[in-house]
Amino acid sequence: MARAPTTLDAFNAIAEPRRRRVLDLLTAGECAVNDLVANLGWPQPQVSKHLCVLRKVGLVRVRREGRQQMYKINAASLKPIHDWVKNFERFWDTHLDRIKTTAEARAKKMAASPRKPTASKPPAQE
Amino acid sequence: MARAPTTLDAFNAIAEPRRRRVLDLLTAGECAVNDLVANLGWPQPQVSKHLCVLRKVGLVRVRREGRQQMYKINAASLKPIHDWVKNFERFWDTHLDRIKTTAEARAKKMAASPRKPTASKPPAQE
DNA sequence: TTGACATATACCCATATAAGAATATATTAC
DNA sequence: GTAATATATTCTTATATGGGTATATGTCAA
Repeated sequence: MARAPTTLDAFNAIAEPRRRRVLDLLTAGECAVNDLVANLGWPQPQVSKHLCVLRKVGLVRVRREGRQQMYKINAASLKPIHDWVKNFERFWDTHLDRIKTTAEARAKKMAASPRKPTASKPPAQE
Repeated sequence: MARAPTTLDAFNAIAEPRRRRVLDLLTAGECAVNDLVANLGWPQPQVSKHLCVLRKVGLVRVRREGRQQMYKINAASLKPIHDWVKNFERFWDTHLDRIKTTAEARAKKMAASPRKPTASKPPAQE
C-alpha cells in the first residue's frame, strides 16, 4: 500500500506547506486564483492544483464570478485536526505543567513529612 | 518533486492515522513496543516503522530498558500544528464569535453612552 | 555457547505524489 | 466568429510511501 492520497482528509492535505500557505492567505477573505498566484509567486497550474486538493477535502469552497473562480476558506474542516491536537495540549502547556508539578511536589512532600507544609524547595525547576 | 517525506516534520508524520493512533496510546504513559503491538494488533514491524517515523520528527523519545525499548510521547513537537490550526479557530468556534460580538457590542455601546458601565448583562453565560 | 526474547531493518511492490511544461476549457470582449 | 483572459487538466519524471515477509541486531538466561 502506498501513502494515503492527499485528498483523503484534511490531515493529509495540510501536510504540504504550500497548501497551508494558501489557507493562510485565504483567511484574509475570498480570493480569485490569479490573486493567489500574484501573492504567492508560484506558477498558476500549481496554485490551481493545490486549490483542487484543498477543495476535495472541503477546506475551501469555490464560486464562479465571471471568468474568475472565487475561493474562500472553509476552515470547519480543520476542526478535527484542532480537536485531535488539543488532546495533547497538556504536554507542552507550561501553565498546566506547573500546576501539575506543583501539586505533585506538594503531595509528595506532604506524604514524606506532613509536618513541614511548604519549606525547603531549592531550585528543582522544570 | 515527489511528496515530502513523512519524516520531514510533524505535519507529515501525523498525516497517517495509524501514527496518530500510536500517539493516542502513548498519552497513557511510557510503553514498550510489544505493549503497543498487543494493544494495536498490528504486525510488529509496522509498529516499529511507525515509531521510527515518530521518533525522527521528535514526537516520541526512546529509552532502552533491558531488551525493551520504552517509547514515550514528546508532544511538544505537536505545538507548531496546534499553533497553526489555532489561527483558524474563529472560523468554527461560535463561542469565540459570541464573545467577540458581545465585546464589540459593548465597546460600541460604551462609545455611544459611556455612562452605563456594566449593567444590562442578562444571561450571557458560558 | 546456545537459545529465547524484544525490536529493528532490508527487501519487494503497488501507488501516489509535486513540480514543470504544454495544452484544454470556460467566459467575456470585440 | 476571433481574440483575450482566467483557470483547469494532462502529460512526464523523480521520489517516497506503507504493508508484507524474512531476517538481522541487541539483550538476557541457562
